[in-house]
Amino acid sequence: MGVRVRFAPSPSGSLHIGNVRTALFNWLFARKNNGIFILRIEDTDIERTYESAYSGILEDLAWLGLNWDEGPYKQSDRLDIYKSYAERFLKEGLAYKCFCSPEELEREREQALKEGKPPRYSGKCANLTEEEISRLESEGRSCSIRFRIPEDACFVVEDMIRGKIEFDVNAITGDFIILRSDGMPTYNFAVVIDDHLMKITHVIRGEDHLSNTPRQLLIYRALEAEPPVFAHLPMIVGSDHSKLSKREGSFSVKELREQGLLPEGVVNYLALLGWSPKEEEVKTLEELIEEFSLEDVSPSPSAYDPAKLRWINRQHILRLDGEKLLSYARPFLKEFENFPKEWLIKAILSIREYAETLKDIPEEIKKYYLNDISLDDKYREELLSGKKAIEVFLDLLKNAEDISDIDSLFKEAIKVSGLKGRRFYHPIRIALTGYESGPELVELIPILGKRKCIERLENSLRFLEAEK
RNA sequence: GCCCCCAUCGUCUAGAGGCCUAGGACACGGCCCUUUCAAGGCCGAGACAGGGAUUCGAGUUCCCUUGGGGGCACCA
Repeated sequence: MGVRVRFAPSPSGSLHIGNVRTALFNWLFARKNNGIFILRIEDTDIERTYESAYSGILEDLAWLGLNWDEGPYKQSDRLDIYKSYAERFLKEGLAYKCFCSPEELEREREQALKEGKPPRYSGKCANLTEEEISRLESEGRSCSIRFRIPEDACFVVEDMIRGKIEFDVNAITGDFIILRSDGMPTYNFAVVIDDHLMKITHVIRGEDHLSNTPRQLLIYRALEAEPPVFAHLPMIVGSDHSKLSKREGSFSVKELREQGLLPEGVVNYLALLGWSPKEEEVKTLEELIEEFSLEDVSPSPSAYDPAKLRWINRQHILRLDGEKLLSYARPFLKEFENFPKEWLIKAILSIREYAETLKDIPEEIKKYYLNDISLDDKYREELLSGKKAIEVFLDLLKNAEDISDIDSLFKEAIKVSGLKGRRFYHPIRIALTGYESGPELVELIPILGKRKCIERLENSLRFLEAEK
């Protein structure tokens, strides 16, 4: 049968970088194997579900280019299904009604923890008689449904990334709840029912789910279903190997987007966390699909490195064509709305190598082309030594019909002024931009425009006359 | 407390017993190039957590220690 995988986030906030990596690896695995990528929203915890998070997830995935083939399914639309399975388990004696109150359970749990014992359910309600059950029910006591853990349970998970993992019976907290008293299924139950019904072949998820697996295996057995292949991805941790903290930068897709990261950059960087290509690291989604393999994912946790993310991002900025780059940069170019598209593209291309993120683009454009320049006193000497160059070039520029051929204007100016090389170009650059570095002058001048160039050159001469 | 996972340069990683005096990338330092530069080129510094065992031979296999992480819910 063909590969079927799913990405199953809970809508409790914006997609986190760890979730995105999980989504990406599922997606890559599906695409690589001509499989189906399913999106399922696990919204069975009403208190933690936010409608805005739901649409946010869809937007984030779309932005990243991770398109899904089926879904989005919402677990909240499937409550009848879970309920009917829970009832079936009840009938088959695989589960039982539990009348313990949450408060009661919490007390027992804390007590056990305090005594250094594993906090497992006592099994108080495991063997209630019919009479006891109907008495409790007639009292109006609400109940949850617990899964009965068989004595002979054995837990072996064959993980694609970690190999064989054996679990102790202690890994199980005792009989666990599958249906809450409000009729909502719990995670461990709902995932298995859904994965089973949706014919999921490979469950690719974060390592934090590893210890849930034995419990889920038990449900598969109760269902008499073959479990899928598991692959537990390593966690993403902070740069000091601690938990990813909010302070360390931006961890939601939304924040990354707002910071001017390209979807190509984010996806490329994330693919490199836990997996690595043979040679070139900078890759497009297509290239990633080509080379990706789940078996090669490393089992050890990886640290999030914002510096490398930015470097990768820059590589993608360098690779895009002007048109595309402009469309990506648009949200950051609000102040440039009325500028002609052609000019913007030229300006962007001239400064792109200074931009690690899209956010840098407007900064750089303003820096070279828009802001009033104020010449720093530290350049006085250099400007003075190149005064001749500035004068000559200014003169030529004024008389030039066409400024598209800056090179020959330069050649002429070099001949006339007697200055050359750095001694010629550097003063002109400073006069024109106020900085020692920036885009190539031959590119910069036509973008700046003749009028503005003249203005700035004259301004620099005035600067020299003033004071001294 | 119990269970599980992980362990190569600062970071991401290559490495599936001899190819390793451990390779690459980011970051870092230096040099070169260049009409500027944050670009490019070259060079450099920088790691197999510790201890046993197996083996002719261990970064690579096994065990222990240590360290890090995850889980033990009517959260997912």
